Amino acid sequence: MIDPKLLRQDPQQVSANLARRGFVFDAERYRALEERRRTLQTKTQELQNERNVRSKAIGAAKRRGEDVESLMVEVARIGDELSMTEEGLAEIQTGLEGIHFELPNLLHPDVPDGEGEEDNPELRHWGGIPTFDFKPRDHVDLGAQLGGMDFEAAARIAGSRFVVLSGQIARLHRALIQFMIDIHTAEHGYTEVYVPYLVNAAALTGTGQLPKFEEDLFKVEHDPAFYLTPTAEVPVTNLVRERIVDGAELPLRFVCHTPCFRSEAGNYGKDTRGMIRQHQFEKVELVQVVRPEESWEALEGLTGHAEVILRRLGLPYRVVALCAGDIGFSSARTYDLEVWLPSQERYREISSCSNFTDFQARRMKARWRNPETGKPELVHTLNGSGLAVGRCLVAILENYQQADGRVAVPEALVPYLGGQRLL
RNA sequence: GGAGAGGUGGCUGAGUGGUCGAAAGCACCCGACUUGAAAUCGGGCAGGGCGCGAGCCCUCGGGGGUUCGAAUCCCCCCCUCUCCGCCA
Repeated sequence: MIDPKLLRQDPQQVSANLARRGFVFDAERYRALEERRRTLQTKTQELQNERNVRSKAIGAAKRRGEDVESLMVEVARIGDELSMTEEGLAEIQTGLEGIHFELPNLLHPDVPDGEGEEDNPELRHWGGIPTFDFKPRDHVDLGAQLGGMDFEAAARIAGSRFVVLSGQIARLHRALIQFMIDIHTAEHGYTEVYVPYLVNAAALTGTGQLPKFEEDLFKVEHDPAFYLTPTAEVPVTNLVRERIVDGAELPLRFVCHTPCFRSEAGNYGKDTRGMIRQHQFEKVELVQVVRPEESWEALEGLTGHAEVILRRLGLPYRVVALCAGDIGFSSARTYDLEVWLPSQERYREISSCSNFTDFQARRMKARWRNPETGKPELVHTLNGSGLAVGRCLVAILENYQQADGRVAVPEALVPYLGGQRLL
């Protein structure tokens, strides 16, 4: 949520910033609504004050044993008028609230212009693109030859966009999770957390998936509604929801492995082959809760933490800055890590690292007590994949494949596979 | 699933129709005492909105209702805890 104060004071500035995303915010209409709210609120508060003062007078008069009949009639009249203005005020406030929850975050000035993925500038890259003296296969073919990657079985059990892994592929998949968590806890100062995979609407509203993006989620039949978590960002970031964190506790750093569930509505026909885009996938997520003045530095740090995984695995990747038209709803600035996939001869997203500034914190009422002011102030939240496990598995299979279709195990993972060096 | 108890400020916890946005304690901040600290004493200290300000309004899990007036009474919902049943 954008600071309502800023929206009131300078809706034009907000409008100009959001326009870079291609988002249309009608500042004039907002100003008019806000004006009406202010009038109604002032009127309502005057009446409330009137009622409160007179009701107190009734209490006082009663204690003195005086007759209060005429006083009570008068206050009753105020009550009628009050309920009318209160109704009008509630209506307009609901309207304003709806607008507030559907406005995306303000962009950091350094976010590059652009409309889509193709406009994201590369910031840096690492690792040499592998060359093969044979035609590299994609992970589906490699999986089929090695055994242990069965899309047909998954389709029978669930449907399309699922996979069944078994044997050494399943073990490699699990090893990746352990490996990532171990590095982030031992070397990067993250605390491992285990969280619910079903989350409520309030949590999703806090991080920004609701109310606008319900169609991307799987909703479970339950009252009140549960949703399958689309990313650990939701349960983990909401750890600070409606809390006032002691300043000494910051920064908070959490690493969390969860399955993620996405409906992929609107992505029919996109990445239909293989494990790239699934309804269910595993991810190791990094979440940070920091003091506001530290969040930009934290974004660089967090991105670096995710990069370490790719480097240790020897996977070539690049870092791009998401442009204004491609950046997510809640984010002020995002770096994507893209790993090289030989079969596609291009880089594919494997991690997305964002600073949400106070946008999620305001929605969640997540605050910290600033010792300098003694007051609760909004924290800043960040997250990034560290990494998407399924896509990481794909990248390893494809980048480490040999002419005979077997796959070498990245050195860093050998201990996690009981010393095995070749799949 | 059944029965019961409870949700109040950063925390613990009192408050059961009217000077209660709320006792007390803890935590925290300021000051005094002290070489320094601890202890002790004095003072401050919920969140949000509006206003230049004095100040006003809202909020005691959420929503509705009764009333001139609700933390307090009534209804619905959510959550937590205890016991029983069932169960990974």
